[in-house]
Amino acid sequence: MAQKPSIPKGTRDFSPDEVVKRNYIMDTIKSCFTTYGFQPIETPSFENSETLMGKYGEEGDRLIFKILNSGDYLAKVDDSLYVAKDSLKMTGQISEKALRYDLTVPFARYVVQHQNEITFPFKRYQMQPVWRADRPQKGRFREFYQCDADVVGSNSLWQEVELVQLYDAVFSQLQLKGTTIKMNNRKVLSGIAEVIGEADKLIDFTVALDKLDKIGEEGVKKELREKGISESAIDKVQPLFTASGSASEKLNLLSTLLASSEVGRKGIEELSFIVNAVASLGLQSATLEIDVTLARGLNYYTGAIFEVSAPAGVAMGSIGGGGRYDDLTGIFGLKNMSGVGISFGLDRIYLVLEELNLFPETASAQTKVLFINFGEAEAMYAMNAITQLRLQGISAELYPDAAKMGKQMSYADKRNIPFAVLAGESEIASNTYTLKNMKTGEQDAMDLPSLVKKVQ
RNA sequence: GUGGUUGUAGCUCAGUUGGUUAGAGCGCUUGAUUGUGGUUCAAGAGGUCGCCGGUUCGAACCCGGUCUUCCACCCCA
Repeated sequence: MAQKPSIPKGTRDFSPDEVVKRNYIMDTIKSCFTTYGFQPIETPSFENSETLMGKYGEEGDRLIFKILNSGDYLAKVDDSLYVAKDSLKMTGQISEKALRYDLTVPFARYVVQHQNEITFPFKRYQMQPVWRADRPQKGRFREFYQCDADVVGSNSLWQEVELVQLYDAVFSQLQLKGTTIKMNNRKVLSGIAEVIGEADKLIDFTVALDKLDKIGEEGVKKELREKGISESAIDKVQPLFTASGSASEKLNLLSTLLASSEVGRKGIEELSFIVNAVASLGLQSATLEIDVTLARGLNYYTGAIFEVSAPAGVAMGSIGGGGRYDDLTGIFGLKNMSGVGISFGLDRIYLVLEELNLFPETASAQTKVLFINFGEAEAMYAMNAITQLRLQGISAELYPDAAKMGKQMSYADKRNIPFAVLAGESEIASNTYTLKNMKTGEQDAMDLPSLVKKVQ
């Protein structure tokens, strides 16, 4: 065999079966988005580098795929940079465009650019691929889809409430029971950092705290010490390591801890509002949980932070995340525009549904009736019926060649086509069709109207 | 970006201390069955052992590099 072609690391081909299943997830999400009043937009696969660079932290910049300039891209490079082999500085001179890293920053760019055409509050959804120059592992790809719903231009906490409901609606409709929507608030985290006197180390503090379930209490403390956070500060956050119980118990704990912090109290107030509203509205299948260690997410979150984890027992990172960012469009020059949004990780949801065997049968159904080809005259007779079936919205096809019958039958079998129709000389003579049920093996001759009725 | 791991037929995988012609199951093709698939039986096709280089009389096997897979870290959906 000749050398096999291949695709880049971390990318995938999707075969018919997979595309059908992916469409099922996307259709479900899309219909929920629409039900909640979100409108679709799309943005380009690649943006100007300055739109993306610096928005995701230093780590993010490294993970952005840069697009090499066209033409003689080395001509513009400073000789000094070239000689020094300074890749970091040279990148800006040989690359002016980059592949989209997420959907939120392009959305912010979109809002600023189209601010005069948009009616606020603007609720948009967007389902498009994003790219990250990451090292792949399970559930982690270099090209993957995000499905985002964001509201921009409203400070109302009802948006957060609705987004929790939206998560619940999507996962319930996908029959994915037992998901946990973890919620925290950036203001609470700021409050904690403030109370322990480490306000300037907020990021280091939250990143370490976030790892609690992974590296344990001692691991977190160790990392805090390494980041230069004082022993007395660590003592003060001790209650957080063992926080458990109901949402109201956690809120009480936080109230005590953060009594002296104004921003902290504000965060608790927001969490309470959302928890109470969701509690009285009820959720179908998801659980809303306050997780004070939840700190993930990008640095621009300012209020609520969400993360959805798959049902217990499924080894998978988060399948969704989101939060409130008070000033995302500020970086593009539009001030005082608050946004809040959530994201669904399509590819990970797929893996979870696959693992739990939750794809419905219909997600793989396709052609319903295959007409066996016996020759030219018979094919014409079959095509008459096929045309009628298709007009009725029934997917039907003719085997294109007058191949051996066994081959045609096994084609129907392999493609899981539920009905085969045999129409040869004798059927033509009596103006009938022999319909065979591939599952039971039963077959009967009938006229066209009966056939249509039978396969509907 | 750091450390580790994986690669043999279309697929899932065997392959002994380095030794002559690299195997199995499933799948595929053909026939038993010229108007009947899924079961059965028989026969057959299919491999540059990821790629490049090195050690050796001799390499799927040992060594180096590279790509890929998966995993941990970092970070994240």
